[in-house]
Amino acid sequence: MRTLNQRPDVIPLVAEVFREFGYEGTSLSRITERTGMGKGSLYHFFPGGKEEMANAVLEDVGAWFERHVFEPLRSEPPSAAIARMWDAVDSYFRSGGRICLVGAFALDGTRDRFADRISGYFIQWIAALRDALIRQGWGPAAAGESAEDVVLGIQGALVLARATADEGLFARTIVRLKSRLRPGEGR
Amino acid sequence: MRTLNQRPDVIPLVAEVFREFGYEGTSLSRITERTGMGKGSLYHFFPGGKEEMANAVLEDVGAWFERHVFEPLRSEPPSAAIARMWDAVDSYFRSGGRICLVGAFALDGTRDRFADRISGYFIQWIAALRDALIRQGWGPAAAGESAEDVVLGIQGALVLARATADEGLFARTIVRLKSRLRPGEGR
DNA sequence: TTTATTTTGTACCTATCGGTACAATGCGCG
DNA sequence: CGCGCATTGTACCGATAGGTACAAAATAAA
Repeated sequence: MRTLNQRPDVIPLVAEVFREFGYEGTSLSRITERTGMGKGSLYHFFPGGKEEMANAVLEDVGAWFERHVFEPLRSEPPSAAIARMWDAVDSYFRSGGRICLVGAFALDGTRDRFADRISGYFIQWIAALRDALIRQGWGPAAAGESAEDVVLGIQGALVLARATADEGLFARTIVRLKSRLRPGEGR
Repeated sequence: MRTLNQRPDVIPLVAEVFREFGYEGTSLSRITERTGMGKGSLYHFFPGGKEEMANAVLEDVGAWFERHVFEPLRSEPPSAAIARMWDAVDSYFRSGGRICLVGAFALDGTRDRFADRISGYFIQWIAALRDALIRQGWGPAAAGESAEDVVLGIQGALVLARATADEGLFARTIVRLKSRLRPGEGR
């Protein structure tokens, strides 16, 4: 049996702290208490400190979406891939009970620190969805517009769901967004 | 001539700092340098410190929207009021170059501190827009859904615009959202 | 002009921030 | 076992966090 605390095991814990408090609101002490690891271990795995931790977390989130959402959208049959996307989104964001770390980082000064990863996440998502829609028979322009519309709708729903503590808002929004992607809708 | 630094004069300056760095990322020293006021003056106007400053800023934002958006939506002729809303939104958020403080505060731990003000802002906006749509002939259900859809779309557009640094995204989205509110669209 | 009040600058407080140093462990392996 | 490396806890660092104390200055009221 390997050591219990490998770098990959810690990343999700750290991610949850960043998600809850934002980049600036996340202190090293909060991370140690949440992960159960002392500074020694933390800096052993992440020599770059807080910034490297956040980077690792963003990379992890990006990899998860790449595997479960973006890649399927690009290579699987479009309608199956889109259905899969909705499932992934709903479970990942816990029906609106969990926010999007990337979106949250985008809104304050944190954005500048991780600009590439943050913009890459959204650009890839939109491009992949657009691709699936085109393969489904949509015109390129309408596909691009709708892909943007959907990704942005998800982010907006996460903001409002958390702002108003409305349990049903996210699910309601997903239903509405889904209906805008019905095959044959665009052109 | 009264003193130059009245409380109301300082609030917009402080607001810009919070907008840029988020609640946790905003330090007193950053506020003093941005406003040109020392801690003495700052704590004279805001005895409650940082938290009171943020509260005042949120109140100020809420009042602006109440006056320029919510109230007109409730009392003016609906189509004129909605047109006015789009103008206000576009100029307030500087075509996506400026984020929504309330939305940003909603995403991290800051939310809990100002929960009422944050949820109130969005709930009032949605209710006011819904009201205008109903007076425009929409069915209550469709009006509620579309009002939510539009407010959430604006927030999503702000997130994505800042995340991707796409200059045109916000304007593009506004056009799309506008078209969903065309009279006679709902029922 | 004298008085009372509002407004400011400066110095200072403790707590915590992110980060470092390093010695003491644990553990895999020959 | 005993060697070597990965892992960890502890103590510590300077800087800055938010906040307070209070006397000097500006202003308004008399």
